[in-house]
Amino acid sequence: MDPHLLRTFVAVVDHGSFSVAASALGYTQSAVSQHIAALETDLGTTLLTRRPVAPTPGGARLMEHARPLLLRLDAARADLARLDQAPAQGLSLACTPLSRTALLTAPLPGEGPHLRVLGREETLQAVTAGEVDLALVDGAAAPSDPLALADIGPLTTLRVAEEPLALVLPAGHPLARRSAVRLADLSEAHWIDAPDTGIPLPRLRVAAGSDGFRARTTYEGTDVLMLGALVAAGHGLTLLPASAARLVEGVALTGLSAPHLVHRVEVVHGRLPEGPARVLAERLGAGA
Amino acid sequence: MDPHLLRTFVAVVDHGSFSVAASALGYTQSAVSQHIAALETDLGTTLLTRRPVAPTPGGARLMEHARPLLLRLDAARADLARLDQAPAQGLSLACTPLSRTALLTAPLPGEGPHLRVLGREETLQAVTAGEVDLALVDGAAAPSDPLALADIGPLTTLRVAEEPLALVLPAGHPLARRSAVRLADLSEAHWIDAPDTGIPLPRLRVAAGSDGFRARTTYEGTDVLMLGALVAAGHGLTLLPASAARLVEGVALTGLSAPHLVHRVEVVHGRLPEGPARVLAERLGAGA
DNA sequence: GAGGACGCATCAGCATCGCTGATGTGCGCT
DNA sequence: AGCGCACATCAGCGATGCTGATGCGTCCTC
Repeated sequence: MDPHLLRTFVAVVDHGSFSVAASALGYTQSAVSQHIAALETDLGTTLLTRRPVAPTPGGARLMEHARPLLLRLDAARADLARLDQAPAQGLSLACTPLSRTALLTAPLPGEGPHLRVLGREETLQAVTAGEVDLALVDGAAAPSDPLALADIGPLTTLRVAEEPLALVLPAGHPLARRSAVRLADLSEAHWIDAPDTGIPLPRLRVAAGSDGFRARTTYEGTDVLMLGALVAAGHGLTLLPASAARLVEGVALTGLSAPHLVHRVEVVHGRLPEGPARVLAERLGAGA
Repeated sequence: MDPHLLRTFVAVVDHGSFSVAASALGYTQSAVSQHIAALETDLGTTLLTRRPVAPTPGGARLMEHARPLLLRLDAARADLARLDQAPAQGLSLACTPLSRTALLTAPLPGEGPHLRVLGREETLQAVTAGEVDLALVDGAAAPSDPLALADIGPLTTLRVAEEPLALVLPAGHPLARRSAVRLADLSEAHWIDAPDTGIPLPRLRVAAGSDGFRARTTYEGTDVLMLGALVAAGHGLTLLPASAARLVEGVALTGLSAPHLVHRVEVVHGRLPEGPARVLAERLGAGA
């Protein structure tokens, strides 16, 4: 399981093609084919169906391991690389769109803090690679349970805030009259897949223990109001933290009765340098 | 950062010698030397001091990444390997010594459950590799915070139980008269390093934000009463969950005032097959 | 239904890599 | 000061992994 082979495998799955993965990686198609063949004989399973190129069940399983593994490798590299460099001045942080509210409650210490809003994966990668001192990440979890974040490095997480989740429906939707809905009953509904703004659909599958929650519409972006507008226009349902959901116009809101899920924000950091970053981390964690 | 190079690096650090690491890995000393040289030029830092062979600061940092990375690689291998095999019948679980109590509260479902008591690392590895369905892991954490477990794979953790931590002192120790002690005041005390039975000392360093907590005595084993006997005999201090500490004879117990730490047990599992394993996981998690 | 085109598999050849065994070198111990 | 141990270096050889060319099966087109 050479990382090069894993990288090629991931590229092939992402691109859905040996040859375009090859050109993306700067290899020849022949090399990519040999990489995949090497992986398959090494692991003793076929990983991909050809024509169309798609992961087999075993390949899908490998994908779950491969990406975090590669992320972690890169993180280790980056961590070592910035050992020699002088520690950056000031405070830099990254956060996912829905963790924004938590940030408002704590004043930012230090001068000229630098803030980036990113998707979940990128946020974690940024803090692991040391590009930012702190990160705020949000997600759905059982009350007082930690978020299940991709494990890509030695990170510390601290609970910052929790609030109820709201199911966002188009105004006039039949379910809007109910005060609470069971998640499992919604597995066959039309969902909007907004992995970086709402709750990722795979997370719902795990929570409901169901195989449904297939996306009808996908939304790539970090704007909550845009996501709300998609719901209002009838493109599908989504889950949002109650405080954010209340800002959306033209939709109805409902609670979730089972399983009991809340929206949770956590602050994530690696080794914290003394200074504003540590101050902010303690302030955010203490407010919880 | 070829995994082979990382593996030899870890072996060299573990053995404190190029040549014995070489024979342990089945390489020649020359190959090991070249591996380390390759890693060092690749990362642009010296990783080891020679004579004596010990990790430099950079090397120590790399060690923090390397071991989880290799564990995760092995876990991915094992996960893929057991995809083809028939799912094992029955229920098998692993637990750390101090998580035993949590197990007593829930009857084991199914027939002929198989139980193993292991250290923390081995327990996690067992569940990641799919050798056992469930694992119970204990540790110290802030109240209602999750344990900071080594991240070696896609695992789900659920809180099972929390109880106070007790500082275990030899009877007649001057601190025994105090009702509570600050952890930071104990950084220079004599501690027993019992990573698999008590709380690992590195964990205390993190909790107290101190560089102390150096081991005077080390204890390798999983017997709590033996650890207690070492304390009673004056070999050093240790922290135990209150319920276990009360069973030790010839010692005095005291609370910890700051930071507020509790002993916590979590159930850890990967993909749960339907059946007794899932039943038990739900039973354990629900009792929390 | 036949022809063509596209895309993955296979093959031969060659450069490079990574191992071994031998030798060099520097530190520490006596 | 000298010896010896342990890591570094070197030459050489086998194995690895890449490229470019070719083969082959599938799907699309007419």
